[in-house]
Amino acid sequence: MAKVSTRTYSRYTLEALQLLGSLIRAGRKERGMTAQALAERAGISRGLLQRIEKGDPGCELGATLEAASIVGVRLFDADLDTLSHQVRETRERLALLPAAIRRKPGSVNDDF
Amino acid sequence: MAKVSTRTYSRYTLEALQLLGSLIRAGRKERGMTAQALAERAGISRGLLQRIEKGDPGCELGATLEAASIVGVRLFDADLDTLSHQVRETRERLALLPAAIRRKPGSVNDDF
DNA sequence: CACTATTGATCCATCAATGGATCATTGATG
DNA sequence: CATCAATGATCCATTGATGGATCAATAGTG
Repeated sequence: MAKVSTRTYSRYTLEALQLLGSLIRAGRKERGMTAQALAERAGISRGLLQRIEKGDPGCELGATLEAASIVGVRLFDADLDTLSHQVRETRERLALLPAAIRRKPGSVNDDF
Repeated sequence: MAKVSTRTYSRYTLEALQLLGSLIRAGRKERGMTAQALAERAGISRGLLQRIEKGDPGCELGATLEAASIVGVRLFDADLDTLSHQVRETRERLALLPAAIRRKPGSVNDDF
């Protein structure tokens, strides 16, 4: 039987994937674009676009965001300028944080 | 010389990638998590996490979202319930759209 | 109602991403 | 200031994703 996918995803991740895919599909149709047309503009194959719109977790991040942006789906509800601004802000926030995280000696390995 | 990456990405996509990666890194550090620790919890390798935090477009969508959700970075500024709700709404919106898009006979192939 | 574009679903060869290891460097802490 | 964990950067084998083709079913359109 089909091997269970090697990786597991949280419910949140799966829902986000679903939403992103559905939004892309909706955006595409609202713009009267054919799957083939969007795939070409995004520089990917129609098959890959199918999987993206279906919410397949295994697709490339870049390809997915590219398709999304073409049909007007924004990751952070932000336009390009806002995005750039937030990138800068986050960088500044990062500069204030320690470059290396030191595990507290007392705290046992808290995995799982 | 290094072959130019096979795929091209819009400026918007690249910025979004940068922001997502930076947010993950910031979230991780603010929570005092080691790169190794986050990688393990996300079920990925440290190397992959490095590329994700760097904004590499070639990473898996699922792996990236998983890491993001662990450190509290939300794709659509929405919690799980809101996400599910939006999935349903988008599905309903999709139901109202034509199942197949018909290219208008007059409009020549408007690619490129 | 017929015609044909669009979509959905596979299959496979190829290419690229991932995991895991290693090494050098940085930086947090005592 | 010394120590050692954490990070950054490679390298390579393996695994898995992508592209491209094909076929069937669906659904616009005249």
